[in-house]
Amino acid sequence: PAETKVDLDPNNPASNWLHAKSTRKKRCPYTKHQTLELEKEFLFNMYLSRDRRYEVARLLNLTERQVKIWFQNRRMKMKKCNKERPKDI
Amino acid sequence: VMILRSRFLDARRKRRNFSKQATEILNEYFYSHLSNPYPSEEAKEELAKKCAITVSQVSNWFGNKRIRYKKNIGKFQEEANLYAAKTAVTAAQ
DNA sequence: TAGCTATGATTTACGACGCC
DNA sequence: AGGCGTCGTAAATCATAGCT
Repeated sequence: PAETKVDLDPNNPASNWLHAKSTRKKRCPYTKHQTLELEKEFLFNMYLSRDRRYEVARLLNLTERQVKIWFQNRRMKMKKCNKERPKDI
Repeated sequence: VMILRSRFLDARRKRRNFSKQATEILNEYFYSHLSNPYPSEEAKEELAKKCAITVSQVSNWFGNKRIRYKKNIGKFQEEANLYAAKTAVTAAQ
């Protein structure tokens, strides 16, 4: 959990629980092309080298940070899928 | 194999709303922990078992509930009162 | 049954913390 | 210190179930 500013709920005392920082970038869905290329790269290798990350970011017009985080999220997704489907088909 | 695969994938794709009892259980937990509605991993497992859903589904439910509650507290006021009253009665036994 | 909205799931983006 | 790892989550968005 993160810790942030005071809530702007004037009338409800019940929710003191926190929020994203105001500096957080708004979520911006990637295009079909971007997602497809990222998936292809992930299929090739689940972990990206520094050089490869730079290339992928350049090719897809994403930042290196976005690519890094996409791979982190993708690995978590894979882990979740594997856990919920122990029996392989 | 392909048939099993597609059947399995279809089953995942076809979302079903949770049962009334499951929603009841989740809401009871949520409103009785309104000051900190973040169940531990153990609590999630217990809720999952009681609701006959997965732990991931419990996590999804709380994630959605927290954000939707926060976004419009007024809309949930009636529901909040309902569960507050219910747990008060339970506690009074 | 056509819309509409509620609801469950998935997708970006971080904060917290860990290990080199 | 600094960078990349996981884990849990916020918030937006997607998909569609299920009312009216």
